Amino acid sequence: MRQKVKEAVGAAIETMLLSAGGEKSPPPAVSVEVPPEEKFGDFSTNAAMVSAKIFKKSPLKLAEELASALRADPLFESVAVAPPGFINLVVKKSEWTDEFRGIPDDNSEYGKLPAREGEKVLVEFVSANPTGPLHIGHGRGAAVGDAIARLLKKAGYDVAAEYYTNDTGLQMENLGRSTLVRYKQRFGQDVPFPENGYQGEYINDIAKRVADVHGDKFLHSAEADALPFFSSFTGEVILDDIKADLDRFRVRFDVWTSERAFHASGAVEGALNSLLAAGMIYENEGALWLKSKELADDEKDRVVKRTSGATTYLAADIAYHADKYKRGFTKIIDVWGADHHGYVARMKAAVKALGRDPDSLQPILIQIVSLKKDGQIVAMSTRSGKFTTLKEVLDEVGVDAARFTFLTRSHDAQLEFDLDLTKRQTSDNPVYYVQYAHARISNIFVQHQNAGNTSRGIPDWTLCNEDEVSLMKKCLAFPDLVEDSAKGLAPHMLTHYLVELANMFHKYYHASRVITPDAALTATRLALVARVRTVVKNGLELLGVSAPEKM
RNA sequence: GCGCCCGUAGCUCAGCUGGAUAGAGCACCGGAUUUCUAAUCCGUAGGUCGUGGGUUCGAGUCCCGCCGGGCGCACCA
Repeated sequence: MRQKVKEAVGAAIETMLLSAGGEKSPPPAVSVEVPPEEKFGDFSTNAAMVSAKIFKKSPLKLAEELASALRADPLFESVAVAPPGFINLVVKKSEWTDEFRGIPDDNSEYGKLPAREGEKVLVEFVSANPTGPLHIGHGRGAAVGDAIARLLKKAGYDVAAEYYTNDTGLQMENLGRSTLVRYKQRFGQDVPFPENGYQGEYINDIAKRVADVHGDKFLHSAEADALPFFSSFTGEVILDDIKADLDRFRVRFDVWTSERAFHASGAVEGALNSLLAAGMIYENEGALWLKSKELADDEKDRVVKRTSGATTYLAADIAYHADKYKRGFTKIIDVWGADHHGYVARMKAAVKALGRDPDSLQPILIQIVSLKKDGQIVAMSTRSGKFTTLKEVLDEVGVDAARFTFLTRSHDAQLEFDLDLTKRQTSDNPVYYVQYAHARISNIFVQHQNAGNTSRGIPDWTLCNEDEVSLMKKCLAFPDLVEDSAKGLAPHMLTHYLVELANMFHKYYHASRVITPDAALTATRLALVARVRTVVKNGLELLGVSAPEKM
């Protein structure tokens, strides 16, 4: 509906431009939005205010002229002008009910926007190093990344979700050494634990598995011989756990990429060489540097190959992003932890060096999650083994509550996750509020069937009262929410919308009975709530939250 | 010291790319169910949008200074 109104307003402006004698400036950025209060109408537009300069008229006068043009449009019931120049539009009730009828009773496709030709989006997220279990911060990134991928798909983009594994390098060595030492300690050897080793209990478990399968086979071999096995074995075990956690969290990836593979295939060397040839990388003091300062106004140039000859993490990431573009993606979204924000400039520089538009790379920084437990903030660090794992959180509060909570906040606001509250809150948590709306509607149909009805009857939309039309309007905004939250990469907008919709429904449920003695009225209301349920269900689906029939 | 994010009700947070009288949940207090699930609904109360300037028809939103909190500033990842 918003789209229809937009077109009507756009057409009115265009007509005025023509009659005013000309294609002057391009049409300004006119916005059509749902006003803050119902008394201002269904939609309002700032058209007159933003184009007052072009027409060289006062906003109020221009608004009057546009309004009289819009009054001729059969779409509108009424058109009003309010100072300082808003045009408030009320759409005919029959237009609303006609469009509302078009929402399927029960169809997961509703809200899907037309496919966008030539747009291929890659969303890379989580991408946690396989050095330890996922913690709550990863959980937030997972929920947000997954919801963004779902939203973009719904908004018509061709989307792939991807996880990049840093399965090589110093940290992996460090990880392998940690397991190796634990392994030796199991056999009674007095070996000191590495200073920067991973101290988590899970390392012990993995050491035990090695001992169970291989006995003391590695006890006397040199560290250099044993380490590769311990590194890759530990990494694999942990990655399997990560995959299991993500699966339980309803996060799916289309592709798993491996840093090691980029090294093995020569892609890293290849990328460096071509950038060297292009003059984007230079040598200094025995190392290779990316001109990130010049390319993206980074604080300084960044090393991609050390004097030791070893490449840096950035080098692999350059090769990785070159690969992303080669695979035909036109938009690349990287979901990172906020502690990586210093990485944005150099990555943009890398993209530019590769000859791509830096704006096509869009890093999303997920702010810190602080966990509150027993009224206290819990500090977290993977290496020290002190953290609350995603698994623990899911065990306590459940997948639905965890996902919903993560998706209630904007990704760039810090989030305090109060474990006790979220757990205890089972009756008041917004997630249950929304789910309850779905369950309530479902139960209405159970009741209707229990009464011996086999058909829902034929709705008569002229019977709808004001509350019902309001509910319809809210439902019909769903595609707009898909569009807006996809465009803004902001799933929390959808979350808040669902709470509002659930609120409207609960109010309606309390005020009006759906099943009544009047057959036509019942049929109409059944048709209404069936569509409300479709929207709630589809909305929750985009957040990755279940829509139960019963609660 | 430099850079990024944040500062909105007692608490946790929305406020959609500048729009009309700043919202929701929790907590507190008071009410509502003979009828489709009370995990619900209705009502009261709660604010100098950290602070001081600036930009314009109009600022919680944009710009600058300051205060406070978080995160970064590697030939680590």
